[in-house]
Amino acid sequence: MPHTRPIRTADQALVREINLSLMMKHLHEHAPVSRANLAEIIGLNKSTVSSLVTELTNHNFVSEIGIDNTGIGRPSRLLTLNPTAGFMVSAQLNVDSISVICANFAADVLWSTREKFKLQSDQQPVLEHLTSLLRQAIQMGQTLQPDKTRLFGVALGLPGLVDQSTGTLLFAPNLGWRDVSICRILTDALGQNVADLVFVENEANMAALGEYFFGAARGFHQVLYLSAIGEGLGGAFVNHGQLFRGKSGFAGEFGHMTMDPDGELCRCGNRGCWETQVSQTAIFRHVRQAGQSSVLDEAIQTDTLTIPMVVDAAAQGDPVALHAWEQVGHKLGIGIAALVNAYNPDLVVLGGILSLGSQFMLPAIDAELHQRALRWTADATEIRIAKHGADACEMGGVAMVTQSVLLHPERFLG
Amino acid sequence: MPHTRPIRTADQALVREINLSLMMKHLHEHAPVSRANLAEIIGLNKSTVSSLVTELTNHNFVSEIGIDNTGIGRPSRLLTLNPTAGFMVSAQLNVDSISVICANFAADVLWSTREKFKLQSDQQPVLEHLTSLLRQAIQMGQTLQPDKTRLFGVALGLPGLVDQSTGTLLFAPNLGWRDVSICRILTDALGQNVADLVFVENEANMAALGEYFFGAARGFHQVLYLSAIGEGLGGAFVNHGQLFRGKSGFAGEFGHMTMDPDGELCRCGNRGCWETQVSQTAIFRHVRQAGQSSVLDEAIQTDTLTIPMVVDAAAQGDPVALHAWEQVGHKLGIGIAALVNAYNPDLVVLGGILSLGSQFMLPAIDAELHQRALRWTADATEIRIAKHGADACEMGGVAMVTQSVLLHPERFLG
DNA sequence: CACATTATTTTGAGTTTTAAGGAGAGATCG
DNA sequence: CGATCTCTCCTTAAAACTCAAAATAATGTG
Repeated sequence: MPHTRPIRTADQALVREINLSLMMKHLHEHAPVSRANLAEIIGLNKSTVSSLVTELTNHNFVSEIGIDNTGIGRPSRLLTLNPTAGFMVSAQLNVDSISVICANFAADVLWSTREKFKLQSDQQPVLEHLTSLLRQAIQMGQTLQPDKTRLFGVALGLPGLVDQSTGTLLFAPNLGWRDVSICRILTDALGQNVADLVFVENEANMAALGEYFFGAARGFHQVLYLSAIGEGLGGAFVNHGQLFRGKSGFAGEFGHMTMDPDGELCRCGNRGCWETQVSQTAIFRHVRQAGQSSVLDEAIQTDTLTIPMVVDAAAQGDPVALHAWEQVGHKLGIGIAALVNAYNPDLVVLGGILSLGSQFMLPAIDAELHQRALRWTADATEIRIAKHGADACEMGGVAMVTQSVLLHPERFLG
Repeated sequence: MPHTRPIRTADQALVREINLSLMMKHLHEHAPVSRANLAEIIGLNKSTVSSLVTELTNHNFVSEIGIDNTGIGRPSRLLTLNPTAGFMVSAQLNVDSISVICANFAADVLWSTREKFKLQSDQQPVLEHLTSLLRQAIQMGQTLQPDKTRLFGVALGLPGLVDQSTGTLLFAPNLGWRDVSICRILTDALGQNVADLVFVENEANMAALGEYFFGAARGFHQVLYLSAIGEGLGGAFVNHGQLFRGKSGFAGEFGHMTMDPDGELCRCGNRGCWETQVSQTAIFRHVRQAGQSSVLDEAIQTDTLTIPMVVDAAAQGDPVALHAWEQVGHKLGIGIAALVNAYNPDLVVLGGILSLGSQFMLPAIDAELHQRALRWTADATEIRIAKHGADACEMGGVAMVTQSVLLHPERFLG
């Protein structure tokens, strides 16, 4: 009865894999660095480091970029991860656009595109457009980098619930899509050889990992990420560099916490969900209901209000805009306090719309956090603004693929 | 510059440790089982299994308990973890009592005691009483088990915030204690040789691990645990057998989520905290405010109301009691929905008072959960009643120590 | 130009898993 | 009742890996 065996037993191959991964992680973090230095930092024997470096160099993962002959003794040869070791493709599917980037192993963007489309009732053309762009991006990666390069992965961020066990997009309210076997569709379109390289993830999860890897959350280990996009509110938690996914990958759906049983009606049918209080819609509602003259009056009349306009108005001292941000800041702070008590993070990152108005919300957020969260959890928590804006999701995809290579370089040594 | 090296590099010793741990885990789970069977289940070579079994047997961890000669071929010799391989001491410090148990490696309770004390302003006598009982329990373990036994660990559950990085009880509201260096106190009292064997943890965390290991949550992998004790509400999350602790160990403090900005005043100074809605106090409040005749009237008058009385009354169909439980069930369900969206668990375990009245609350909980949580997360979530009652915390301590031995048997092979 | 110093490579030893073969112990069958 | 079968467990040799120490390389210093 030969059945799949999920248990990984330990043997010499595992030892090698772990140490290779340690080397990659430290090269990623400390490059440029010498072999001797690596040995000291990691704690491996110098001969072991030499052996591992040889293997990584042979496979083009690592290259010598110079010689450090400051000081006495034999000069050390400085090593770094080779940016052209491979490349990755990362995409985001939005309500009205597809953006795709191609990045090298140093996370430099080699190529990017953003194409608008009209949301049709039919998914087929959108998916074909997406896969066509992905193919194009892979092509670009292979063209722009030298011969020995390889595809490290393809990441896709989606505005909905992604079931990680089946690779299915279960529900994307803004797209109106349900039960799309997105992983299978991608591997069918891109070839079975990329099957193990496909990462499909909720966009908030992607963005959170991006902030951890390349952004505001570098060096933090329990990161709560919050991002308001349009009507919705997304979230994620990154624990020691690992996305916290829960049973199926749906964790981090904070938008429908009931904050007020008598609150506004939410599109989910309940009252007082958090996202009715802290989304773009909530900002606009506060501005409209101000009943006070404001520089935004004309935009309100013509229904052309945008978040950047409310940010600018607040920056100019417009009381209506300032009040709107402050109100949302309070509601945001109340929810953050609950989540901080629940997760005990060392960092809360505000992304999306929340990062735009953050300067006007932070005092209120901070006040509510310290009033409502336990003193010790609140004191252990820093609040920062996301570094990535509109490209947060794509950068998160790059982070996810990069992380997979750093964790499992052996998969690319064949 | 020799400094501590937090990175664990991989070598043959690690291989051995991992495989030893695999053996222990599977012996714990599948015993009694033969060597050949273990080899098949785990995926290790038969000779490797034999070698590991020899080592474990030599150190008294494993013993042969019989021969299975059903079927053809050479009969297999059945192995099991030796219950007398070692013992552990687990304690809970309560508001008015200390309970201490001593258990063997099979989690059988060898000895237990529960002593009441009057809470004094001075901690000193309480701590001395505690350490004295712990010493006594260790003594009992050594007396009751044969020569080759050893102390596997000492666990202590506390009703407050425990900072895991320093081993300090930062704040225990019901005890009125602050900043007690409990880990240092225990090792000072019990000897430096137990320093690595001491586990101090919040009581909800302990209890959650107990349910995962020995109780209602066996076999689940993302377990949300909720427990109401007195005025308070405690919680914890167990992810793949690992307690989710957050930055300092404070994660799981769900009691002060703001559920209603106009709600009851909480002892924390804010309004509408979840624990004002779902604790023992909330039940009593609903009973008192019923304004309807009830079998509980006399107890209400004499101020002798207890939770078991409200449970009994509900079981007899008393409408006031039933209504109280239902109201609390609804509030509980609203909060659980928020947490289920946040954590995407596969199981929610209700402990403490919540387990007592659960049968009267479950319909309401279920209704709110399915109304407010995302369909897919709600569908992925089961709700169960805790198996352990008053001894949940102690059993959790046993679980924590047992888990440490299963994960790191090599620490006891010296 | 010899020597000190530091970096890297080479060599051999020590572990550990694995694969293959053999011994042990009872059931089955002629 | 003995031969054979079948499965368990142990023994032995091979392969893989890290580690320690020695050898080699490359530079600065006196």
